[in-house]
Amino acid sequence: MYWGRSFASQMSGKQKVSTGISPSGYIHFGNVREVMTGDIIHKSIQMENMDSHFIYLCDDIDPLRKVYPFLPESYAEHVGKPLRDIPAPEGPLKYSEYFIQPFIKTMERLNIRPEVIRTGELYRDGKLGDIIDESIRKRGAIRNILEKFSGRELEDDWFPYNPRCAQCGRISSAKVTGYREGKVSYECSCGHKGESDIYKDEGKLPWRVEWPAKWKVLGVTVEPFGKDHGTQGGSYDTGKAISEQVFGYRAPEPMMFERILLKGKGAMHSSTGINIPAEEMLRFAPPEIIRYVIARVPPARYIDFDPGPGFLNLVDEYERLYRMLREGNLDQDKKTLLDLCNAGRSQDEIPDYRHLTTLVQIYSDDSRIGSIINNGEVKFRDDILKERISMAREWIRLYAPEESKFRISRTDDPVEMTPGQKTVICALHSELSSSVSWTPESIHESARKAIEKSGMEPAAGFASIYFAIIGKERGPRLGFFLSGLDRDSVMKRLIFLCGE
RNA sequence: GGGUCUGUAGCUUAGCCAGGUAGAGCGAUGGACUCUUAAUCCAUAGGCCGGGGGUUCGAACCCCUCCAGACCCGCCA
Repeated sequence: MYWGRSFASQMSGKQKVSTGISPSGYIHFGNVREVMTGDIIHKSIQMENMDSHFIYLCDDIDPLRKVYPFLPESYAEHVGKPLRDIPAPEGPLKYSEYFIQPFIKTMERLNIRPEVIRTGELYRDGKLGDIIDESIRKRGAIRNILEKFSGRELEDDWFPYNPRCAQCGRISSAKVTGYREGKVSYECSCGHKGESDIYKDEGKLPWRVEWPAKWKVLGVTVEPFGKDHGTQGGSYDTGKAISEQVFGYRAPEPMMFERILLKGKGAMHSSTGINIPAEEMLRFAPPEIIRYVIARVPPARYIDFDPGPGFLNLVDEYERLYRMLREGNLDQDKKTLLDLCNAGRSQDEIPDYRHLTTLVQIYSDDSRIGSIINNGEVKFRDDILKERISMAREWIRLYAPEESKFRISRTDDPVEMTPGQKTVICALHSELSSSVSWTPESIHESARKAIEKSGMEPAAGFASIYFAIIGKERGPRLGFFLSGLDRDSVMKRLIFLCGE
């Protein structure tokens, strides 16, 4: 059974799937797996005929941990302040919004539409107040769990609430000095003494307590998370114990997922620079392919993503499955997979990606490509065409391997050819001259005849033609390829080489 | 040092939870289509299921152990 369905089929009743992120920097493709895993589970639960609600938590009250490499030195003064309080690297938005808003748009284009909840607002609206109070009152029990499960000793003055200093704005640089009726008094390292109201966004729970607190307050029943949380003594372990033993709430069903590696480079990290930003993915990869990359692999396995040559194969593989789906030839598992990838895909025809990667290298003019590709029986919608052409261009520019790239030779570009090769070119010229139509089929037929007449091996004959047109031994399927070129200029090129 | 997850054909993988002859796609090779690339169809090859041990009539599957990769066992998320 498809992994999502098999996971979902073990559940019963109404479900709430939750996942989220701390918007501390540029969000990359690796982070997409998290929300995508949640989305697959959410949709799988619905396929099993259960109600499911999907939420995405943006932890915008988390403090800035350090001056990341992409930030100017001046951010040193903001370290320790909530991400929602500090300015973005550019523009009018706050730091957290600057990073999360484009990602929400990316999710929408991937047809992932969770309810987005800002954790800062949960605090601000007092939704977490009661459970903060409970955590403070039961801090002994929480402390025991943390020490027992993680094997570490907490400091004597450990307190399950980090006030935000009213003067310097930092979280976690203040020492708690007392608690009374929802007010936490503190003394900050900046010298300020004050009080935080736990029913406002004047502080936050430490992560290991905040996680189970959110489970209970929001009623979470399923949560996917990276394997770093899932280790023994890790935050899921302690969260589960705190949730069940302290808060009396059954911990959500966990789903651990591995990370995405970039082929030949290693794990994606925002800090190491080894990553593809989420928005950039959508500039070259169609949404259904992005979904396919993640959905096809069980979460526990890492994904070795190759944006280069392997990417085209992946697109081909996907389109093959898509055709089979339309013909009703897929088994149940593959059908489920495709349904999950296609969610939101237009019913309109979509042009072949590989085909476009060739056309965009011949023409710089998009409308020309449009008229060529709309020449056949199948017509494509303008906006789809435009988007896919742009994607193919981007792929060629950023990720195409050399063997997929070519440049059309000019009429008089010099080429050294053997007499045999020249014979093929001359024969091709005469075949094409006597042919009426300039279609892939007739061109291919002409090429076949020309090669036959020249007495050359087919493979070598085709190589000669590619050599003449693009200076390489291999190229796109010849008939289709030449048919996309201007007939006159092809003929001129052939005459030039033949007459030389 | 301790723990978790992963390891099945060249590549991507199904099967593992409930043990019973290892399946598929891509790629490769060969062939067909009055014939040749990134097209279609057919066929073939390719696996001591990471290694070893155990339980069992029988293990890819359960148990132990070793190897490899990733992550965790400080803080933070």
